[in-house]
Formats: sequence, structure tokens, C-alpha cells
Amino acid sequence: MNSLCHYCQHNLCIHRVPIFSALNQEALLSIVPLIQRHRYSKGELILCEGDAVDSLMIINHGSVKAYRITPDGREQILYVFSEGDFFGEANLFGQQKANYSVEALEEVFTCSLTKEKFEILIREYTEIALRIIEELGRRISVMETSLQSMGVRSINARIAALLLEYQDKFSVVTPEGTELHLPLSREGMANSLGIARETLSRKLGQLETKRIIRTLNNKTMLVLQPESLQKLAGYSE
Amino acid sequence: MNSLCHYCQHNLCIHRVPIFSALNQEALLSIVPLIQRHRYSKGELILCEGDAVDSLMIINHGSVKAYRITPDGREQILYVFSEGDFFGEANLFGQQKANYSVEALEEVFTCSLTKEKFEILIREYTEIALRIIEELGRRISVMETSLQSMGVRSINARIAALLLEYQDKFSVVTPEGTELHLPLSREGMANSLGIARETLSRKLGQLETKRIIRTLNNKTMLVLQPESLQKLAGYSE
DNA sequence: TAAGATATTTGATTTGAATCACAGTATTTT
DNA sequence: AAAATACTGTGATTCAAATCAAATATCTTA
Repeated sequence: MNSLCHYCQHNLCIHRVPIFSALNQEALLSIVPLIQRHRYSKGELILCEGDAVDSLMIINHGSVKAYRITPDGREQILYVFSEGDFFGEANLFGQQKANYSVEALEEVFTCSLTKEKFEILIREYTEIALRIIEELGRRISVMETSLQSMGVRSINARIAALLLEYQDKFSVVTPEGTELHLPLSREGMANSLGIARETLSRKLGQLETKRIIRTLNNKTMLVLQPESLQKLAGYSE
Repeated sequence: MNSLCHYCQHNLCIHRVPIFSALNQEALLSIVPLIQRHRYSKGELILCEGDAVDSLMIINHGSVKAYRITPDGREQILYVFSEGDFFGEANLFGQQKANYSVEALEEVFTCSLTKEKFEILIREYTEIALRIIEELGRRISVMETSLQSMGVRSINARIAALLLEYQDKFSVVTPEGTELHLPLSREGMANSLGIARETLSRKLGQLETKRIIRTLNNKTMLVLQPESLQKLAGYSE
């Protein structure tokens, strides 16, 4: 039945979504009719900061960036979400307004569940609530680490941490090294780190000189010495 | 019955804890025997980064700082938790190890619930899970804002944001202005912001010159122009 | 595949915050 | 209340990253 599943055109795709994966086949089938599907093109705005939102959105295919515009007009990227991630959860309870904008980085397919339907679901299957708490906990952990590394004066540490994060989410191991498929441009990465694009270029250049990474093209790089990145990021201690 | 409640010496104190406040009297009474109480003195370490933890801890009285030590030896403060806040939730699911250290900033009383007892509870009362998701969502919102303002180059914006945060949590309105009871020393605040103590002093001095704030003593300041802080923090747009 | 459009790198300069050093102030402690 | 100790503010200097300005490289698409 999984073989039917192609970019969420078929029902059981939701089994790939971690927060639902604890449910059995029967439960999954009962959820299917509650779900709405959408497709977005590259560059399309899925959500705009301040919009009224009443749905949980789950990414089935593709990746998106979630960002805010800072008072001085810069774009601060908060997350890159990809397959299996969800957003808009804050709007299921408390907040009514989206607290960031979300833009498709490539062709994206989503599933969404309205607040009302989600409430029904969560009350019926406690497992889902537990999974969400778990995932939110994970997300908080990541943010704590980001906050920590923002506090670290050393920009090198922050860059290394970002690359390691991408290594976890967007990489393939090859004989030459770990190949990262960067979800963002240099500018985007700089905007995640809150630093200038030029500074990122220079720092990546230094990493390349030290043979820690090798740039293949603008969207892919090879990590040659992951240990060195770990060390730079301060994960060694 | 509330009148009996003094620093959590009596059972029904848990009604003051938001995640339990949705429960009725009967449900609350059934939880009481599951709770363990602790007292910590000022400066005492409640949790150490990396410790094995298997409990959710809720603060009944007092305030604590949660921090990590960065690779370069600095203390990065992640949160200041006070009455009604909880921590250690990440350890109820996924992680086994504390991802930050927690130190009492004054005399602190806590309630704690072990993982096992909490699981029983959450399965029985779905409301609690929903409350936790809500609170985690709120916490994520705050962190998103912090991350955003970390990205903002302007340190003034970050300082203003921190003062506004304290205004929400630790202030009393007086005829003269809003009186903030700072939970942290200048050094602590600098460590929350990831900046040097001296820089914070200078910047606060400037705010004082502009009559936006007035320092009463090391632990209290008066906010004279909250709107100016809002503007600096970039909340105006 | 070549031209146009984007994105990235590199260099020179400026700027704002960190650091160092110390003086001045508060808080404890006895 | 005086002494000890911890905390905070200010000045001088250093340094790392931002900015400004081109120059290259890379991607697109006609």
C-alpha cells in the first residue's frame, strides 16, 4: 500500500508524519478524511507573519523556511522545515496569529488539519499529544542550542553548528565525504545565523582552506572532517 | 482552603500551577500524593547539565536561572523560571540527560513528579497534555523572539526586549512608573544577552540619560517610557 | 551554449562591541 | 558600624565583523 504513495497523492502518506506514526492502520484511515492537501511552488508564500491561522500544517514533500522581518528590515530565518515537520502548532491553542512567515524553498506538498478537527483527534488519541510534546521538546532543545551558540561570541562555532545541523537533516554519505544538500543560499544561511553574507563567505573559505569542507557548488558541499566541525561547535566537551 | 497555602506547605498549592489549573478539585486531590516537594537555598544547584533526570519540576516559589556553559567558558543563561513555571519536561520523553544546569536565584520551593507518575496522569487527564503543549508553544514563541533579536545586529533592541520581558514577569506598577524587580544581576543579564557586562552598563546608562528608565538600585529599576522600549525592541511595526 | 541575471567571493575601510584596567558603589559579614 | 567582599561603571585600546565597492563565479533560459 505504501507503494501507492507518491508525494501524498494517496491517503496513507500520513504514516510518514512522525506525530501520527504511533497510530495503527485503522486509526490512520479514520484521520484521512479530516486532512486537506495543498501544493505550493518554489518561492510561494505559504503563511505570512500576522495572518490568522487555524490549522496545523504538515510537510509531506519539499522544504520551507520560516522567518521574521526584523525592525531594521532584515530577514531572520528561524527554521528550515522539511518532510515530516509541522508548523502552525502555536495557533491550535493560544495564539491566533502566525508568528512567522513561511515560504516554499522548492515545490512543496502539505497536509493540513483545522483546529477543530485536530482537537477531536487529540482527545481521541492521547498518543498524538505525547508525540507533539516530544517533538516540541526536541525543537526547544535545538533552539536552546541555537540560543547558546548565539551567545557564544565565536561566529565559527555558530557556523559549524549550522553545518552539523544540515548534516543531520540534509546529507548523503559518499566515499569522498558527507555530501550536504544545503537548503538555503549563502544569504539564507547568513540570515539564519544573523551575520553578514560576506562574513559567512570568508569563514567558509577558511574552513575550505583547512580542508574541513569542500564546496562543490552553491547548493552542495562535502564535509571532509566532521570531527573538526564538532570541535569548532564545542560539542567535544 | 487556599488560605492554608503558604509556600507549598499545603496540598492544594498545585492549583496555582497552570498546567494543572484546568483540573477540578477532585482531580487535584488525586494528584497530590504523587508529588514530591523540595526546598533549595539561594545559589544551590538544582540540576546540573548532563545529569540524569526523570522528573518534571515545577516551581512553587522563588526563581531560578537555567544556563549552559559555552565551550569558551562563559555562562549562557537560557531562561529565568519563576513561580508556576516548569522545567525538565524534555526528560519525560526523549532525552534522559538535563540539557542545562538550573540554579536557585533565591530560596526556592519545588514540586516534582517522576516520569512514571506523570505518564499515568497525562493519560488520564488529556487536559494536562493540552496545557503542556500550550505552554511549550508559548515558550517556543518567546525563544523565537529571542532568536530573532539575537539576529538583530542592534544590541539596544535586545536589551529593550529583555527589559520588556522582565516587565511582563517581574514588575509592579507605581505612580512613578513600572518598577522592575530584576531577577538577575547586570552580569546575569549580560549573560542572557550574550554580551559583555561593561557593554550592558554603558547601554543602560544611555537609556537612563534618555529618561527611558531610572535605576533605583542594583536589583530594581523604574521604566519611565515603556513605549520607547517597545520601539527600540521593534515591536512597534 | 551564450548572454543575462543572480549569487558569491574578495579587498579596503569603518564601526561598534570586547577586553583590559581600575575606580567607585553596594552588600554582606562579623 | 566598620571591614571585607562582591558588584557596577568608566576610560583607553584592541579586534572582529559590518559595510561599501568591485570583481568573479554560478545558475537560468532563450
